[in-house]
Amino acid sequence: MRRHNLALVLREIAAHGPCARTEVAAATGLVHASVTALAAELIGRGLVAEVGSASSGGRGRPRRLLRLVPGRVVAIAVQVTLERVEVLAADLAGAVVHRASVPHHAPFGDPEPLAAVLADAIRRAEAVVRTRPDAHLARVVIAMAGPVTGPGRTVAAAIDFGWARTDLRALVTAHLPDLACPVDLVNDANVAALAEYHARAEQGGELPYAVAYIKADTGVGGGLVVGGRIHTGTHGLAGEVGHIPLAFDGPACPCGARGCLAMYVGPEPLTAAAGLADIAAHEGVDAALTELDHRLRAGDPSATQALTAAGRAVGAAVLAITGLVDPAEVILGGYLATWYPWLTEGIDTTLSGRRAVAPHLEPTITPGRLSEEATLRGALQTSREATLNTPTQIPHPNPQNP
Amino acid sequence: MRRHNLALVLREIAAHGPCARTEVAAATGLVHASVTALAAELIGRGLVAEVGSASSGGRGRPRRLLRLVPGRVVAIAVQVTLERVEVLAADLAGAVVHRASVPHHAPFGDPEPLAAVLADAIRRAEAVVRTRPDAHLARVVIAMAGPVTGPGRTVAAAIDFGWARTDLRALVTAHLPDLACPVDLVNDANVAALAEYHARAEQGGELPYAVAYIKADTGVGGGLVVGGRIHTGTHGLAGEVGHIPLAFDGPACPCGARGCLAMYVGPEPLTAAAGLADIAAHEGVDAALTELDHRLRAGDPSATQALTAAGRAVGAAVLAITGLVDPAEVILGGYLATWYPWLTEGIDTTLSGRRAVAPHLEPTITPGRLSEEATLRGALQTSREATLNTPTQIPHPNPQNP
DNA sequence: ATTAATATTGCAAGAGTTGAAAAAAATAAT
DNA sequence: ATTATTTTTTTCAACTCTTGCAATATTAAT
Repeated sequence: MRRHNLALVLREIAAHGPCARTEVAAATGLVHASVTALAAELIGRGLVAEVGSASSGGRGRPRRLLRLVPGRVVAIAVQVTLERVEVLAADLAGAVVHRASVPHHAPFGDPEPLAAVLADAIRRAEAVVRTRPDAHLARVVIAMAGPVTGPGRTVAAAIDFGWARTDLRALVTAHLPDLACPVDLVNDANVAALAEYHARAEQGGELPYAVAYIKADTGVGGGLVVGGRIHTGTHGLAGEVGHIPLAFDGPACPCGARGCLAMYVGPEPLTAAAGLADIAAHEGVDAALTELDHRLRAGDPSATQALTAAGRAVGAAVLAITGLVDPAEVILGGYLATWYPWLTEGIDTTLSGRRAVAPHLEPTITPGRLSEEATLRGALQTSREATLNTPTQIPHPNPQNP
Repeated sequence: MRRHNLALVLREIAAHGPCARTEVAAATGLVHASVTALAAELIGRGLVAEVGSASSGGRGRPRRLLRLVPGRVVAIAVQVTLERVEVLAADLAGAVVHRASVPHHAPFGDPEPLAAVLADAIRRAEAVVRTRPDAHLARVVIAMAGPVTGPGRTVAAAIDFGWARTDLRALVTAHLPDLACPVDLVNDANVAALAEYHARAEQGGELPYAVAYIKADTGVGGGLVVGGRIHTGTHGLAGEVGHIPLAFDGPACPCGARGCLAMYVGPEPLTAAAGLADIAAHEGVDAALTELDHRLRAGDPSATQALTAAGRAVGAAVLAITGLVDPAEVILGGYLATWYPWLTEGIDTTLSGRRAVAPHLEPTITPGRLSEEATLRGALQTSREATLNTPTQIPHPNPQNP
């Protein structure tokens, strides 16, 4: 149908920067005439604009380049951590419209105060977006630690916040009766995986069919991207690699099982293994992680040994991921990316046996490129994909000429 | 396009038995007129036929039911095991056209003799199909143990046969220059997973978004079905659950890693744990498995304890699968299905902790329903899906009226 | 200035879907 | 027995969207 082809052209323009109609036609398989008609509609909707001409080297009429109109479609991403609410509003090209970081002191077990903080942060971001002429707020995406389940994926079960089955979207939208756009709830590590996946695209080269992502910061999480889409699983648990068992007779984990990955690479076990349990107990686990960073860079043996042991656990997790999902790449995030040089020895130890038997079947393991931004960028990416696939949902900019 | 809607109507007729045009229109969202036109084309191609009328209770014109023409489109499935080649040819409704079981004595390391046996078996099945008037052979699907990789997924790496990177499809088709249909190579456990997935559909109820399958017989394998499709992974390794590590300091596995699931539930470790290592060494592992079955049914303590221990390993594998893939259901196959009653205690032991913390997030664990037939049926299912999605590739039955 | 090359647009034709109306086939009511 | 009613199927014209060709626009080279 027309909507399908409209989305096809829009995605092509969004993906391959400013490009001419001829290039779009070649890439999409559509005929020139169709691209002209579809591009005209996209221009009419204010999504796409011509941006000067550029000769293609030889003689002939120069191609008139099409690109997304900056600031036309904006999404708001909100990341909830234990201490702060991070907000990033950006357009489809990723240009930042608004950025904020709001500290919060949400009580354990009661989601309502945090919902109020979130609603307030969203309202401020929306106000900034509204000051821009012709800007259309397409979506609000809230990224949280913990599985997102339930019908419509609106329910968060966040152990760190003491919630069980909380319909966070309903709580937040109750504060925002005038908000016209959809509000999505997503898992933070899942969308971070998506962001890292797309960060590959900007480095050129083919996008792999499947990638896995493992991150550790305040907790251990991850995500699976298969065919460009997040695999959420039946209950939103997919990619929760923190609780895959590496030693089924290992130490008991709060999740109820034994020997989970989180018991080997999580912040508490890791700092304890490096001999920093005292600091963690008295000054908090963040302070212990900072100290661990110092000691690693100073070459402290117990610190590097702790990271090598963690690397062995990561290697075992990679083996489990390989057997089940078989991704082309496993991307490490959080402090697993920061401390990647100290992890490689342990990872290689675990994987060496398998690599010797089947060297070409193992995924490449790389540290992530996006660090702190991964989650917010990934949340924006989910909105971006929804928008590019449904361009007809963007209203015409000038109401007198629909 | 037309092809898309044609496939839509055909899939609907195939899925929901004999049904009237009105029902197809309601189920697909198409208009009555379109269904009439599309059904006419399918009837013209000989894929669909009217099968009498049936009053719908009240007054009014009775609906004329449409159904697939039996025997019109046939696929050949071939399963390769260490001792035999099993062949099953059936139409789109699953009606068996031909069945054969050919013993072989393929030498270790040389795929060519087995390729000759396969080609011969395929040629015989094709001859049977050709005797049927109007029957069209759509596809040959060869199911093998071991990962299927390479461009076009034609390369088998079967440890049991001593092959590494063998383009089995090329070897087989070289013997069959006159074969007009495509030949696919698939992993046996992957397609068995697909078959078990579709066996759920016939029992009524919604098909789940994701299911995982674990089977053990001569080896330990599995498959993942996500959104109705087999997830093969980047190298065809996905679902190779036999080599996910359950204890990263456990016993060394031939795959190069340590503590793999296969080291706990594979036939050799399992019979050894039951005290049957002598029988396995002298009479073969199959004899040991038969003896284990007798002892289980007789209530032998060391046998039941071995199964309980294997159940604990299966439970750990389920935890890994839950964290990574989060299926709605984990289906057990091979002797894991046969001996399911003896496994439950061990499975429940491993999962009890997690179930106590998050009871609604765990997959249901069930024994498979298809036993021996799963792989052949699943191979046919892959062909069936390809055919239903591309009905225009079936030629018209009467050449004088195209 | 003319020619060649390349990019975009306009237009008629064609394929396909849609919605309404008509036809077909059975049952219920008169 | 005939008529009305209901349900399913088919026919038909209108409409949408893509396609392929021809025309136009724009620049470099001759």
